[in-house]
Amino acid sequence: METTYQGDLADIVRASGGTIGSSNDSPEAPILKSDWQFPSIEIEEPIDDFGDPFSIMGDPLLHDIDNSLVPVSSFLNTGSAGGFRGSSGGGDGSGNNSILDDSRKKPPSIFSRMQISPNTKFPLLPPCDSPMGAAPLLVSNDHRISQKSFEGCLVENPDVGVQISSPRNTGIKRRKSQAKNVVCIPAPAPANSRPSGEIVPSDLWAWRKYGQKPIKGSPYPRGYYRCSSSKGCSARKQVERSRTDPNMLVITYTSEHNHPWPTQRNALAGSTRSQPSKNNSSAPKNSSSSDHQGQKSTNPKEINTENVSSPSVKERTDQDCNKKLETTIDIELSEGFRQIYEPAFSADDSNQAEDFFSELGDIEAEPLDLLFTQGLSGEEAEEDKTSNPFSFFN
DNA sequence: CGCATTTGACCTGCGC
DNA sequence: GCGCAGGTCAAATGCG
Repeated sequence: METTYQGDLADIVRASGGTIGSSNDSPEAPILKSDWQFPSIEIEEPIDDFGDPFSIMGDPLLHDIDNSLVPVSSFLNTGSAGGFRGSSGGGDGSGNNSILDDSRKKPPSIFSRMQISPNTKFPLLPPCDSPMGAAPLLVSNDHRISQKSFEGCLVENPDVGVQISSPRNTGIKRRKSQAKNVVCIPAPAPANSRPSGEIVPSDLWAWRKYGQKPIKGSPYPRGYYRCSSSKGCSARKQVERSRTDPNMLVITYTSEHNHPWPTQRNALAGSTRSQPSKNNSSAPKNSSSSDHQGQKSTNPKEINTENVSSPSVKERTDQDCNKKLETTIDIELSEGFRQIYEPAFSADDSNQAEDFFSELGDIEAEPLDLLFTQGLSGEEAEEDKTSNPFSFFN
């Protein structure tokens, strides 16, 4: 009855990239350090540096920032550790059909519409030099973020400790008060799925799943992943489907990578492991777990809000909030994903980066290509790819 | 053989 | 202090 999307989650984890936690703390890999932070929609109490992350770059929400995008180089040279910071906040606020509809209207890559919510837990966010901080994401073009929209997201995802709706929640305490970056992205299109229906986007970080738990109130389990690119790397991410919109994935990043961005594809060894296996189709050893987590279904029809658990009060609140999402959170993450996939290369390493992305182009199924060129016409995409490995971010 | 996922058990933070 | 739920561990198992 219930459906789980373990494969999806596992795969999406690779797709979404641990990038967020960001990498490059390694002394040898200086890179992608940025003071840039995600725009704060936080209204309750601006928190120091997190209060107005965009202050250093003006207000992208109020301008056409085509011309105000912070050059990557600026990311590469500025301060804080952690390349991809702060995008957190609750994410799965997309349960709203309007968003889905809108996303259908607007083609670009599925990631182009990734929803990044400001972390309303900014108070809990560490300082700039701590694991999570500024998100190298840029809001671009004509996309606007309405405060209401963000509230919707935020309220909707209590699991990530984002709650600003109630005066009582003056900063929900999360376990260890650990800072988290939460991103909400659309689940990759079926085109990127395996025959089984699993989504197979790739990520440049290697993630190893170390746990999965059913989450109360959500029909979907949450997968726990840690970076396996380097032993001792504390970067972790949690991936779960939005309880209100199964088409959206909520990815929560914690900690950061303590090693350089993997520059060789073989550095990703293991990350490509998620090939269809008997495991995917075999019944769980334990029926009890399946009771909690349900079984994976490849039928998209089952990935439906109808399957969302019965509406608890909380969920109803979520849904109500979703209804407020009349204004689409329309964030273009073109630059954000540039950051995601281009964090470890300093300007001087551009060649390296280019090689790296060239290799990406070879990856079977071209998941990234598919992801990032979806919005381009065939020729455009092709041309872009050949001329500039990063061009598809534009 | 090495690395992955799965999954039950255990740990621990948090709310009451 | 207790119970719940989230988060992690680690053994079992599978795959290449």
